[in-house]
Amino acid sequence: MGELRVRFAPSPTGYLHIGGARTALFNYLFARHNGGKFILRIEDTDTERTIEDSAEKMMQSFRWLGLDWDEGPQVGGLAGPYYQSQRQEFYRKYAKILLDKGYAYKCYCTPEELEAEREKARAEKRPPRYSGRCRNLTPEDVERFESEGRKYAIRFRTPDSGVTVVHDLIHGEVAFKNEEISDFVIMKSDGFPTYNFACVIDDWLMGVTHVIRADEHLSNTPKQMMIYRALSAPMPKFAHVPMILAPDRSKLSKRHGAQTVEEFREKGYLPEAILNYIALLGWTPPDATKEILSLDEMIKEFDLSRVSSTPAIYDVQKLTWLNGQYIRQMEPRLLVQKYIPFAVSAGLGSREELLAKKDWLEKIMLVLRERAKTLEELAQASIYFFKAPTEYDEKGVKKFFSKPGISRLLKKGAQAVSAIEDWNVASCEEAYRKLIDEEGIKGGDLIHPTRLALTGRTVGPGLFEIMDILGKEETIARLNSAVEFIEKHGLEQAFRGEPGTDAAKEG
RNA sequence: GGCCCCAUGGUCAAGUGGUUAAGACAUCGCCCUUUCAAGGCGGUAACACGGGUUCGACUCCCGUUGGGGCCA
Repeated sequence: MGELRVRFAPSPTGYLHIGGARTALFNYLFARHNGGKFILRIEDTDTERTIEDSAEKMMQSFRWLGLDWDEGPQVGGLAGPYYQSQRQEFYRKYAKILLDKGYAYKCYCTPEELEAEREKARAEKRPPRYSGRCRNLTPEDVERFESEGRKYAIRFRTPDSGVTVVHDLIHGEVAFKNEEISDFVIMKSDGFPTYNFACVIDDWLMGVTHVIRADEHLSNTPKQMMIYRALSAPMPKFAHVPMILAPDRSKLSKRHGAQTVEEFREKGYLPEAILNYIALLGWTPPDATKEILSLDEMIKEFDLSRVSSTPAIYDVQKLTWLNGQYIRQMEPRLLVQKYIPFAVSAGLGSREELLAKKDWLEKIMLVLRERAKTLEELAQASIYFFKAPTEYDEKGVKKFFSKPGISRLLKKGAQAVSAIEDWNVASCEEAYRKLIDEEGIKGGDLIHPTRLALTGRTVGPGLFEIMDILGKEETIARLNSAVEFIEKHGLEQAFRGEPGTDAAKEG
């Protein structure tokens, strides 16, 4: 007794959603902060919507995020089973008790009849609710329906008057008039429980003390409270957290692009960045200006009283920025490990080959982590360290490879570095500065064309760091290839006649 | 349609009757600089609207509008 227990109970209908992940995170943080237990339960009662492997995929995402559960699938626990599909006996048992005690009754209405009733209500502009026609069936009625072979659903008999007040930890007191809640189904005619019923039975039997879930369930709560009361089960505390919306303020759905944890993972986002970001969607730490928080810090600071009641729109840009922050802070050793799978996908080698170059990769991480926001970007940005450029940036060629005398200058550059004995950042810079000085040109006049020659790009890390990582032999080879390229395409001549260029003025 | 929730810049968000209405992302400008980033400095930008309550409302109450959810 007294142990605090919370749960996250997803329906296995797809991947773990960013909204679901956040609800799970809040449950997790609440449990860890208070020394309670975090339970994972799979709500796979609706077999039509259940997608195979979905539960496993979700659990994979949880593990990847670093959210471990104390009880649930894969880890077990005394309150199992943790799949609703394996808990049918409980639902039947308690449905029968409610039936026997008169809190519930059998309803023989067919779906067609109910639909007709609803239509009629709609036409008369009345709220489409159940009329209660099976509420007081006589034994004769029952017998007749049974003999007709009708199946029955089980409905909960809701009070006709009074008010049910939800004491919500985030919203405060929310009152619902009982008369507005019609007799709802707890067991469908196919023998399966409805969400509201299964949820209560499970939470009760699993000893859940705090139900922390998304706002969309607030309206369901009075019904659930009625069931708790009928069963004389202890009432848990409720906390309804605001929903996460898509940028157009609508409910998050497939057409809104990346939004599952799995997708973010594939794009090179780090679990710590995702966790950090989603925590900030609806929760503010006591020091509102400190936005970068580790999971441990979040656990330490988490408090439901600082969870907002306003729905939030998630903003990939900020997540991306945060991800960049984490990448920059990460130890090169660790970053190499995270980077390797993405490098493999980018075709830079096998895992084994890359692992063998660990030290060299660490140097690359050091110069690239400043400018990458995702691991995927990091892999893309590193390509030219593995392969000499096969083509050069078009604008760069016009700007840097077409000036008269450029091939001579690059040759001089190759010459200058070939004399270096102790190859490192400083010695490369020294050799280049000396050449720049001798030529009486600006630093950029040599540096930019050289970067283009070495990487094929006009942007990237400092030139001398690139040279250092590439090594002497490769640097010279790439410089020579560029010269060849320039001569082969007659770049210096091609632009000579064009008005506006330096060459044209000279001629 | 009924009921419920929500409403501070483009986005996240602090605020709990008296503030020059924080901070972050994004955006713009400047600095730094071999490019790009990163970093530094600075700028633009908000209390949805209308009534109350109060000496005084972003803050409390009511309504309107807008958005979302549940019911089926």
